[in-house]
Amino acid sequence: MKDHYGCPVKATSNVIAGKWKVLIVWHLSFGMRRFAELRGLLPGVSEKVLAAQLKQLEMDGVVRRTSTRTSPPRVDYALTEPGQDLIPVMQAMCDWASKHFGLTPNLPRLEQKAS
Amino acid sequence: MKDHYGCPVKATSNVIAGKWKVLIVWHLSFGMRRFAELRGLLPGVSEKVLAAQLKQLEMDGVVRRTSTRTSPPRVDYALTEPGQDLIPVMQAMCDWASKHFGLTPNLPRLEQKAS
DNA sequence: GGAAGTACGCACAATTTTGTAAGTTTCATC
DNA sequence: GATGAAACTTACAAAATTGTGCGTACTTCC
Repeated sequence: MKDHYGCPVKATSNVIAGKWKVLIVWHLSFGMRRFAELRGLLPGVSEKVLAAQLKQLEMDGVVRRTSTRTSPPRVDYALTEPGQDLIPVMQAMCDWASKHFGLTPNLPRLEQKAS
Repeated sequence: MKDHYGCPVKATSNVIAGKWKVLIVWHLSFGMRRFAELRGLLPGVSEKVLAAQLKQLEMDGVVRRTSTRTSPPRVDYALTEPGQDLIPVMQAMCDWASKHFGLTPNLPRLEQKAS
């Protein structure tokens, strides 16, 4: 794990620090997604960076990777238990932004749970 | 503001993304601090980076800078209203880290409010 | 047999962030 | 008049992050 200076807040923020990580976790909070689906949901990610961020999230125990060795290979990403526990954190961040910036999600609501 | 891709969670995470920002906000949640005090509380920050992060937090409306033109000049930093509203967000992050990593703050608790 | 799709990996470039070491300004004291 | 403290700036360097363009393995479809 990286430097958190003994601060749990910093430790958590390290896990979701990264240009695409909160967006990935956000999208996965609605259910499992394939690699190509995530790429489609995130306008502008390169495949390399997406793969890297997913691997880091997996290392940090937030997402689970499941690969199926079929005709065209298929890999699914889903939130783990700890990953789902990040939803309240994101909810708090969401509330703050909507109060302070008036930003309302144009993506599906956070209220729903992953299937 | 930076790219938040229309996602309020990302918008909030942008505000506190930065090597020292959550630590700064954390420390300020206990009351106003002078520049030199913050530098002392954050082991390893350079003055340049500390000044830069404080300026960005000020731009984002999270901290307020008050300078007093006295013999040696004195500058105080404190959380604004939006800054105080970040405390529940940090609390959620704190809870997540303590559940997932078993990390308990060695810094003063979050429960207290800024004076 | 060739094209195509999926989920990457790799070398390298560009960008962003952070760090280091020195000024600078404004008084106030010695 | 030199010295010193506080809170920065500025020029430059190093490090970390992100992006670009290709290569690859496997298998099905044409």
